[in-house]
Amino acid sequence: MVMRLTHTLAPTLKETPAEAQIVSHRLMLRAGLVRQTAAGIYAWLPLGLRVLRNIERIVREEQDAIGAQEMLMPTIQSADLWRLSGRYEAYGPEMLRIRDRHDREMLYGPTNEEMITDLFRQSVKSYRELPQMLYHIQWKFRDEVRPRFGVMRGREFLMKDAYSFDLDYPGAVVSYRRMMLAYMRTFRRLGLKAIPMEAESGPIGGNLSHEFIILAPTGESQVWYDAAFERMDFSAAAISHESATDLERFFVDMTTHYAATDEKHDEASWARVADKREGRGIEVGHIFYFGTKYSAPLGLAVAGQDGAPTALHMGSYGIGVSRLVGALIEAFHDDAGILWPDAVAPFPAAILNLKVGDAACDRVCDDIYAKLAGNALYDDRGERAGVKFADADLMGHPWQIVVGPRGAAAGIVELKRRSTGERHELGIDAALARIG
RNA sequence: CGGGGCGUGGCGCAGCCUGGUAGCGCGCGUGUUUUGGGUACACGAGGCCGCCGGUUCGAGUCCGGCCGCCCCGACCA
Repeated sequence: MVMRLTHTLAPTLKETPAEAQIVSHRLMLRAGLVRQTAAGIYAWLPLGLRVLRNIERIVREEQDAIGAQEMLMPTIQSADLWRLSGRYEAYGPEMLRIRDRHDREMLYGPTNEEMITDLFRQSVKSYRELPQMLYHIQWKFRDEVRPRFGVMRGREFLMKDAYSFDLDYPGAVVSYRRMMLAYMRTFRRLGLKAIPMEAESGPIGGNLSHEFIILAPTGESQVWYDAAFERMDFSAAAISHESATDLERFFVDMTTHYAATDEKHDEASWARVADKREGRGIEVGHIFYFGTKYSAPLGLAVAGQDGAPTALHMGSYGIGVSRLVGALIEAFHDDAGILWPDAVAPFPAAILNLKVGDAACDRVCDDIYAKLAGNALYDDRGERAGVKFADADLMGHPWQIVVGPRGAAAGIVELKRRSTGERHELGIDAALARIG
């Protein structure tokens, strides 16, 4: 589906809405990706949705690649399950509580540990069925006291959450490392530099809790890390997610170098780092092992080899999908607008018809439009060139195919790479080949 | 939840102190003009001034209550 801008809901703004403070929020509103409908709640307009879907797709592919199974759990949950784990009381006002017409207590899920544990318990009875990993990509709601930063900290947000089930601790460790690998691959494909940083592991202890921080100059927290992370290559072929040995080597690589946020930063350890790097970061993922925290109270146990019931060791793994849209913009923008990485851009290219109505321009644009089926946003508005350039830069398409009366007659277009500003005059087919 | 601020055409704002029938820029429509980085001119459409109540001959403006949104802090995928 090629979209014609004249018939697309992509309302760009010249001025910055007063409520937006940080750059990603401003640009998301100005580029017409989202609109706020209530505090911390956003409607995703066509272009914003395409970015969200692209991120989702990459996340999904990398989850599938390590053998996680996709499912979909509901947004509305019964309070009863949460009473079993004790979290109905513990969660506090951040949980959106609802009553249905029969006065039953319900809630809009902030996460799904209880539900997945209960579902798994109903059907899995033997150690022979383990291990398993399940995930879903679903909207969550946390009634933040103070939503801010646009989709970076909304109340409603799209999250990928995965859950692992293992018979014992060593098995859970393998699952944990496997997921860490999937995360590194995911963030790299999104064009981001992500660094796993040890996080609070709660009552379980150990070092099996990591936050994934991406580097962005406008990030919300200060981070300190070893430059070794910048040199690491997590190429897909190098590590097998099925080899416990590969996974251990990978895990050691990931965790021996220093990396910390404000909360965990330690000057003594920092002093021993040879090649220091400091920067700003945004948390986009979190993985942790929590043992039998939910399996025990919810009665999730299977028959082990000896026939005796064993409570399962679980872990959960989140990626903030909608937050990533904002985080990506924080990482990739300039004064003119967004610089989408190719993998997530709403469209790889925009076609700018600088003179709608000019026979040659229209003909060349129609030709490109047909050849790019599905891969371009065609600016067919009767606007001046400057307006089109400004909007294309703002929206951040990786490539701009500029069709003006000067070159169109000769079948020449100008191809502009948004990220570098490079421009080349090329024949139509040569330009299309460059875009790939 | 503590502290601060703001609600006036789609967006950004003025008007409120010192009540008198709502204004500017951008955007939108029509026409002319311009034609490779947000063109210029003319005409035009569009607002129960967040809501409810009070004071007053008269309320966007004063008083009370409510709702919504934003910022700083504590908190967080």
